[in-house]
Amino acid sequence: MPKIVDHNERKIKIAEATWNVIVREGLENASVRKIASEANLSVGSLRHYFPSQSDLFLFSMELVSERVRKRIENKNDDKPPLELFQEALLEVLPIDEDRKIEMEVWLVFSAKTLVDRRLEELSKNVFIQMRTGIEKIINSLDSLQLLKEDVDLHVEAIRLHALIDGLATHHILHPNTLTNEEMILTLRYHLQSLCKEV
Amino acid sequence: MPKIVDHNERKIKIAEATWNVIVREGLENASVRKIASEANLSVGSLRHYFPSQSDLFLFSMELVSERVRKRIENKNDDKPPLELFQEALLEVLPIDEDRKIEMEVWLVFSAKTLVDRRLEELSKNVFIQMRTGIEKIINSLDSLQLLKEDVDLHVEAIRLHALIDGLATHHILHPNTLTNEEMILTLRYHLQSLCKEV
DNA sequence: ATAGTATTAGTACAGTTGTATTAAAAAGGG
DNA sequence: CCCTTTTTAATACAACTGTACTAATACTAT
Repeated sequence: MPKIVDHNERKIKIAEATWNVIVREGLENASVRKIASEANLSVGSLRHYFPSQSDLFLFSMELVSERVRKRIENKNDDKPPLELFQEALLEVLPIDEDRKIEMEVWLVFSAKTLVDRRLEELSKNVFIQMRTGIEKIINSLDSLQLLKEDVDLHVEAIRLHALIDGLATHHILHPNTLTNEEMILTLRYHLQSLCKEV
Repeated sequence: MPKIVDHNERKIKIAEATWNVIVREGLENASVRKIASEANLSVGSLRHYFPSQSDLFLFSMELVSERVRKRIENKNDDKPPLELFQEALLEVLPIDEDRKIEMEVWLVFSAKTLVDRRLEELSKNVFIQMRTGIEKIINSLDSLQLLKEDVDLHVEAIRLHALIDGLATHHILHPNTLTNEEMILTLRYHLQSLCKEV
């Protein structure tokens, strides 16, 4: 009967336009009008897919976490575990332009998290998922007896988690001072330092 | 002749009002009117001290770095070096309510850094100062022959720097999931892991 | 006291904001 | 073709934004 548009596909397109505006002009200038214009839509049309700006922002932030999650899931090769873990963790770092954009958007929304309950909820869930994943990696390394003897598994998970986000944030905010190479090198160095000598 | 007001003192008062508004309602709602009201001033009066909102934000962000810097400078006791370094680094973490507020404000402004040249400049300078300080600590530990043999001084500085900011950010964003105690414990654990066994 | 200036306050303005409302356009099924 | 419903577009509105301007106020030094 009527014109049919794939809602989810369209919403993703709008969310990507939101990313663009945020990266170019910042969250405080990401008005509904600018986003609609960036997506080549009218404001009324955009609001047909996102009833409110809050919905749009929530979906746009959520899209970042989905992209990252899918990327990690596609990494299930049959490589040696240490190498596989290393690659999975590297997926979370902003190692190329696409990932830098996503991380930058995530960073900006994370700040808003402090005064936005809906974004806070999402942020918390993703944080716990990430922590759980890192704990699994640490525990797996331990089960494989690859870790040094005197490590504290719980603290090591916290440390690795903080290190990854710290490196990512530093590279996003100061790409010239903390280069891509240093970021990757430091993560590898850290993982090596956890493991027994070869 | 005229009424005299200590400009710098007044500006600090206004900046602290800015912090309050940012923590309570977020940077996007930190309008000149709200900040003036929070500081019990009229908008016209506020603008007598800060000609533009940009000036106000820059000063307010700068005030955070000054507070942290002064705190570290006051730490020059005559304790054993490892302990002294540990305490200096703990000063950067949001270990109490005042420091949490400052770090939260810093975090929010850091995100704005990505689209604001003046804030970016400040952020870059503070980042480099922090990195330099951490390098000095690592190098001192090495000179005192406290470090393990196989450490890479450059990478260790990057790693410690990222770990500290990562821990701080995680505690600010997820205080219930990364507790104050875990944050401090993890930093101590890390420093121990760099040093020779006793 | 009074003159003069730093400081405050009030008002105004043009622009932007999110959202609501309403109607036109488009397209698939009969 | 035409009906039905999705999708688009346009307009309107009240609230808020940063900033400019003007005048009143408060206080100090002579």
